[in-house]
Amino acid sequence: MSLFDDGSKIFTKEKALNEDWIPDNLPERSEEIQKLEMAFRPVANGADAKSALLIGKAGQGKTATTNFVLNQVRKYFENEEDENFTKLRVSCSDATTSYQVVGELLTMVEDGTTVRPKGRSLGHLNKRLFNELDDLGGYAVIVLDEIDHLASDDDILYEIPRARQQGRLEDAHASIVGMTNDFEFREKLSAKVKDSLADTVLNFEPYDANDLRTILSQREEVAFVDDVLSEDVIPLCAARAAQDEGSARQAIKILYHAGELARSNGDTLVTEEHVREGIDRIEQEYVLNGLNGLTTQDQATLCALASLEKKGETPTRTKYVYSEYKKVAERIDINTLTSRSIRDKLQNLDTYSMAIASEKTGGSRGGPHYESELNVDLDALVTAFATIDRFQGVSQNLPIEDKQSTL
DNA sequence: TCTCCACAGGAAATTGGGGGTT
DNA sequence: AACCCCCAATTTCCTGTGGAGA
Repeated sequence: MSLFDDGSKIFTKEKALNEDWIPDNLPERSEEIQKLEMAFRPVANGADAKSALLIGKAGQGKTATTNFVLNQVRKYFENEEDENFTKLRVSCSDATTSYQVVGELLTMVEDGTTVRPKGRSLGHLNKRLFNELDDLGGYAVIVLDEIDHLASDDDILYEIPRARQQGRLEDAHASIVGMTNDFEFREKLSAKVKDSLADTVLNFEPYDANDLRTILSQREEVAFVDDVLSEDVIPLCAARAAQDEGSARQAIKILYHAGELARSNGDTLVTEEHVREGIDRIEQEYVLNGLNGLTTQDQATLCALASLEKKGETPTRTKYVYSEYKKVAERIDINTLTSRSIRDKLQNLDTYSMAIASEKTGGSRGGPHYESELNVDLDALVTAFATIDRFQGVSQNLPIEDKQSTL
């Protein structure tokens, strides 16, 4: 038995459980696929494709739908000898301004020498980008993931779809497919962008448990050995994910982890027990990833909240979080920010789902205020904090005691 | 009822850093 | 070297809100 052949009888084609796997069909999203195809229909007549905006929470098939449709467009162009088809994908969580997005596009499109140009005006970069696209010719689709991160700086969302009309592109066509999980995103756009981008708007409703079961069964057929999943495994994965966010990605991940556990235990059947264990692992992993994605100041705020939670004082008002935060900041030796900043940090933690901030009104002095609490398991969080040097010693000894500074 | 507290959150300015072109 | 551009995080300043308490 070699390293890679463990003799397990669980998986046949494991990669069908990876995030980037594109199934042959998307049974629960045929409506959305049709709509998106409509947006690309003008391409066949040499006209601009309509730009599209895909709205839905994580794991609702936005990426899968896009890939699926774009693959078809690509195939179409493969039969049209003289036309190029280019797909450029940028994640706006990495490139959070128009300038950076254009820079990112340039690094993809110009010969490997350019790396995120800086020091030039946005206009200059736009010109370079349009020149490159013209050289490529044919059709360019620019896929912008997490497009809501651009929000206030949405210049390119206007420039690109209009480039052809404005004569900035002559030999090429270009359109945008934007994706966001922010349902209010459309309202945040400037008026001129709103109508050009909102040609086609697709709303992805969360999958329910039935949808998820269908999706999981589809993956099971490809990825697992026949009859290796005990009967309740798929329903359990589906139910769990449906109850949470209705995310197919999460459901598949749970299933995958369960399978891996069965394999590493040398079991021949994947059981409900494996699923439950898989869920725990994913939660721990989720907390750790979430924590690593935060800035140190965000982490300190979260740590303050954890301390209060340990004392059983949550949910709690922002001002108490702030005074706890000040203790944390002092312990780990970082700048102490103003309370205004901590208000923003708490909002951040809420949008990252690490904490929950709920609006309250009334209280001792009236007026609106927030009460915050953790949205992740305290023990998992403490474990995760232990991996960050700076928080060693602080997070292990929650709650933070008041300093006895009588030297 | 009226006032005022204590908070929320928008806007603008600041700080400090990264990096171009000529 | 001199001069330019971009950016994220934070602070400063400010306006708005609604019940508590007089």
